[in-house]
Amino acid sequence: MAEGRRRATIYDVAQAAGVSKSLVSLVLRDSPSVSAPRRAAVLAAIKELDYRPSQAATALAGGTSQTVGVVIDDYTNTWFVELLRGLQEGLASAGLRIAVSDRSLNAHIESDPLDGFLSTRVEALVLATEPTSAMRFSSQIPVIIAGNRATEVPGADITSSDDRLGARRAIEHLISLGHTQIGHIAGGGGASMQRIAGYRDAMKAAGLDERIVTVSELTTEDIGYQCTRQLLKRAPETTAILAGNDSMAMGAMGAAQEAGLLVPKDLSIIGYDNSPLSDTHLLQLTTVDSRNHALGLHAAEQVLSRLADPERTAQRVLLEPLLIERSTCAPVRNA
Amino acid sequence: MAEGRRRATIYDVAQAAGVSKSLVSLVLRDSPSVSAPRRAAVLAAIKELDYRPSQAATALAGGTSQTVGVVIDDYTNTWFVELLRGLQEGLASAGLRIAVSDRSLNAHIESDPLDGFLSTRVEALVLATEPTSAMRFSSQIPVIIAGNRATEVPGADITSSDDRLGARRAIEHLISLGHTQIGHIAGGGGASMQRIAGYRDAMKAAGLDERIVTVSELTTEDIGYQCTRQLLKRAPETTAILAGNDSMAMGAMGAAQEAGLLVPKDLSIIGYDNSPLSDTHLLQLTTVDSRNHALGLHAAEQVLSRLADPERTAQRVLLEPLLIERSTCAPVRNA
DNA sequence: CTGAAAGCGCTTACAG
DNA sequence: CTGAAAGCGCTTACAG
Repeated sequence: MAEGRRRATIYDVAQAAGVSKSLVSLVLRDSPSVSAPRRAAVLAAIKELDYRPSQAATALAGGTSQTVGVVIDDYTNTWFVELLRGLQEGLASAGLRIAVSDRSLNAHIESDPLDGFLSTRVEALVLATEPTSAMRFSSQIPVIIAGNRATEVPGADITSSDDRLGARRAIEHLISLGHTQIGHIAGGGGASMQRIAGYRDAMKAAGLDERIVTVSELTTEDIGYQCTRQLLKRAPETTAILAGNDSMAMGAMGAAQEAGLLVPKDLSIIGYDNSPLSDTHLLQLTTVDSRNHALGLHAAEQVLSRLADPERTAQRVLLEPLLIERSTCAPVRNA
Repeated sequence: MAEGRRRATIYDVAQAAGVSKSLVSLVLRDSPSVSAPRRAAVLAAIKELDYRPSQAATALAGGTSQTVGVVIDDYTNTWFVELLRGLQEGLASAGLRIAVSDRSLNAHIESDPLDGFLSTRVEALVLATEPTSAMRFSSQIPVIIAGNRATEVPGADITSSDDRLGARRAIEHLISLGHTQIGHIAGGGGASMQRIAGYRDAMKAAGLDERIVTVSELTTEDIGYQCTRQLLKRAPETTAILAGNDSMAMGAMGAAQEAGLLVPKDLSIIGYDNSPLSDTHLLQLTTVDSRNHALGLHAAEQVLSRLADPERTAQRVLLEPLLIERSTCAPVRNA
């Protein structure tokens, strides 16, 4: 690793191109008031010197970081991937980039997961996780909540999918297949609460008995497995299950397999999220698509409009979820 | 969103605490030459003003970003999660933070995925993905390759698991169970090449016929499914499969299910990575643990030692992988 | 377009 | 410990 010469600065570029430092800055910022030949000379010098503007200097001098901070729960649950993609697509045109921070990874080092972002002076904050008491929100920076959350953040915009409606539709689908013994396995958090409510709406409307099992705030595969074991023990007559998300649905399939139940012949299962997992050949899981890519695009719009008008009142966008039928639901046996 | 007063600076803190600006800086940098009462006064002022040092100013003035850039392939394949955790643990003591960039997400916006990091002036680069020709490595910044890669980066340190040995052990395990008709489904990239080599080593040593199927550079569930279909069509006598990674193994299980083969009774399957997926109740996949957390710790050590001595020669760390026996392997039927 | 100037919010010596 | 000073690498007016 040769100890290189110091990195090129804007001065070096100006000198190499035979122009003023100001002109280089204009080229960098894509100003139209630069003649073609000079612009070419500057670009050539940039390339030759392998010059890259210092982000620190740009941010400090320009007074703007041009980045939006996104907080997610945990890299392991990949529902956020499409959200990020949508966000990034929606923000790119405005020259904004994304920085993502994962709560579980940073749990050890800093109490407030927002500290890093606030030091970076991010332009806005997108929360794709449950807000916690450890998060101290600055009133000076726009906050957009992505997804349904149990905790409110004053003044924040909200973009979420209608989880309540999605769960209701899932149950209505099961009912239309003749199921009456329908259980729901759930975790914690805002989305779970909405999905539970939707389950209740549909069961009540059909005059069916509810059976909801929760053993943890978590919504992992293992928790789904545990909930399902408990449900099948308590109500062996169950013929269909709505899981709080796709990971839990996978756990439910594991429990069914262990109990010798065939899916969907003996037990119908519906997941939630339309995650990459649900679309595997092994699972072919019927699920509810919460349209996370669209959710990301809407969140991006909210960031931009809020930046353009910091005074505007808080918005709320609610997307309609879609039932994705695959192979884990079947008509009830002796309906 | 009340238009706040401007953010507090070090001047405001100094004034509020009744000390000099330099003293505040000393407190921020945890200097021992600050008396307890003054330190307390400064900390109180920081808290009261909700002051957070500007990262841009700190980086620019200090000449160091204190961050290490990590490039991963794709958020969807979660093998990198434990790598990140190890890296972060190993780097935290030195006050270094991590910034991660995902290639697939950034593929659209910039040609060189390293551009952002170089603008940030990261202290070092950790590559948890295959290096591409689009990446222009600066000789001024340490590069650590995590995992086996097909492309070399001159002067870079390498920390990887011994994929060749891991694959060999997996095959030896199958052979010890009496299998002789053993296929391998593989993707592309450095790790895949090593795993293929290990498969060959073991098959050759046992005098068995090789059957390797590759249909894509990718190593997704769907590709694993396709490879397996092809393998079973070409060699229906196959009783065991080593998959290039856990996702592909899941695809293999999907293909087996579709073909009416029971795992492990009719078909034994071994994955690779010991990913969260492999440890689900539904899969209980026998796999090879490449010890990604330890890999992250070693990569962190390499970053630190390289930073301490930029002139030291390139290192190579090779970790020994572990076979994790779960439930997808069984003795061959009529051995 | 140029050129000189001020400033962004810090760090880093350095004389007292 | 303080206080004044220079500097990090840019952006932003502004007079020419």
